[in-house]
Formats: sequence, structure tokens, C-alpha cells
Amino acid sequence: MDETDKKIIEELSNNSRITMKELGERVHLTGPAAAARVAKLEDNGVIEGYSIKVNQAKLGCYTYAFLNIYIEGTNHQPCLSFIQTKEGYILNTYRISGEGCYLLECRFPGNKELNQFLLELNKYANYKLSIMIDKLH
Amino acid sequence: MDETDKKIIEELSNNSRITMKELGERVHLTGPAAAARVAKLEDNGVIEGYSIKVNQAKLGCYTYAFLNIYIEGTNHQPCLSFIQTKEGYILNTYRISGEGCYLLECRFPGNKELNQFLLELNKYANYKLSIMIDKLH
DNA sequence: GCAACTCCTTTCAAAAATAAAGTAAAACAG
DNA sequence: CTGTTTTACTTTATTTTTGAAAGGAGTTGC
Repeated sequence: MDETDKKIIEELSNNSRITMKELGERVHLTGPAAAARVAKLEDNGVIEGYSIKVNQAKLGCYTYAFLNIYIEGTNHQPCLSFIQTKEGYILNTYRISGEGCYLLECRFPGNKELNQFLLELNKYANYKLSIMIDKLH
Repeated sequence: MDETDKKIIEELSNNSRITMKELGERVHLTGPAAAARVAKLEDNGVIEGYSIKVNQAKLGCYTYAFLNIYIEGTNHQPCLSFIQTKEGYILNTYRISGEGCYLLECRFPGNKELNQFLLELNKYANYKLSIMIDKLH
């Protein structure tokens, strides 16, 4: 992991569909050399995958929220299983230490679906809800 | 936005470096047709960008955390400006309603840097810290 | 001094992207 | 109902990129 690798990570973070030729030019390498570096970063597990940024609202999801989940007792499985059944709403599930046991990043078509989700979630755990108003930068 | 577009979003979410030819095959279209659909999704703002998933630990960041920021009073700017100066640590800044005014997703080389950051942050705001233990799925 | 690596470049064949032309079906106005 | 426009696609042909292979320069270790 030298400076060139860091630059490659930065460039691919900004645009992962760039050609290896273009990437090479940006880090002062030829296409094949850049491609070889990227392949190595994949093999080393530094690059875990290639994804897209999606506008959730344009996909019909107008409510974006974070949920801090608090589970009483030691048996988390029923709650985790429930969450898995609602994976369509959930972008990320983090096991955390601090404000609760889990942090969910999720999005819903609207408040109706959110409300229904919270109602069901409440059978398994307590929660604190934070609605996303804006994403900065 | 029909079913084919949704499938395209799903496929690109899983692997945004797939070729348009391969993407086309997966959604029963030719390469050029798939590319045209993707171009339209970009123009419509549904696809906002192409990115990579990075293993933060392999980049030397062993502490991954969420910070709920609570600002007293109405002048958020000093705190926001401070946060901007620390952008190297910060992956996302969300304006929220609920547990605080802002939610920061951030990562630090270690607890030393986290501690220093919190010390400085405390000049501008209160916070609640959640350390990420694991990412599920 | 001389392997054995590593990291790169150059070259070239294969694959993919892209542009252009053509087609068929749907939407729509008269 | 009919002719026109639009949309979404396929096919074809050209350009560009990828990826494999060969080779060279600079380290490293013996």
C-alpha cells in the first residue's frame, strides 16, 4: 500500500467505472499496470466490491432513517431474524457498542411503512429513531 | 422505472464494474440496450455515482464509529466547519431529526485519534459515541 | 556476480463499448 | 381509423479497452 495505491482507491471511490487506461493516466501508470494494481488490491481484500450510489427518493423511498436498537436480555436472535425478514427496507445492520446493540440504516417508501415496521420491531426490542433530513457534502 | 431498471440497479449494486454485455444478458437485453438504460438512469439521477467498498481496517483504520452530535443553541456553523476540517476521518455526515442534530459515520486509525477528535469536538457540541463491532450480512 | 523477484512497459489479439442505421411496437393527433 | 412521432430495441461496423505475453530495469539476498 503505497501512495499510488491510495490514489487508486480514491479515484475508484469517486468513479469505479473508470477504464483502467484512464485510471492509469491519473496515477501515472499504463493501463495494464493500473489493472494489475487493482487486481492485487482485490486479492488483498482492500477492495471488497464495486457498487453504485442510488438516489433512494427516485426509487420511491422518501423516508430514510437510522434506528438504534436496544435489546433487553441476552437472546438477540428473534430480533435479528425479524430484521432479516425486512431486508427490503434495510441497507446496513451494524453491531455496535454504545447507543444500543445494533444500528440500522434503512429506508421506507413512506411513514406508513416505517410506522408498521416500528410496531412490529417493538415486539422484539426498544429503539431510538433518527430520520435523515439531509446528507451533507 | 420498470422491472428491468430495478434489476439493473440491483445488478450494478452488487457489481458496478460488470460489462454492459454481461449486464444485458442478466436482464435479457443486448449490450447497447443495457448501456442505453444505464445512461438514462444516470441522466434521471437515479444512479448518482459508481463507487467501491473498501476494507477500512486494511487501510489502517481499526476504529469505526458513529457519532450522534447534539448542538446547543442555533448556530451550527462552527461545529460543521470543525467537522469539515476533519474530513479525513469522516465517511458521511447526515442531518437528522431524533437522536441529535447530526449523525457522523467515521473511522480512525485507532482510539488515540478518536479520543483527540472527541476532545476537540467537545468544544462545539455534545455527542454520543457508538463503536462499530461488526457489520452484518 | 548472479539468480530470483517485483514492477513496470510495450505489443498484440480478443472482447467490449460506442455510434449509426434500421425495425417494430406503442402513443398520439387529426 | 390512419398516418406520424416517439420509444425501445437489435444489428452491424468501427473504435477503444482489456488482458495475455514477452521483455527490461531495479532490488534483494546469497
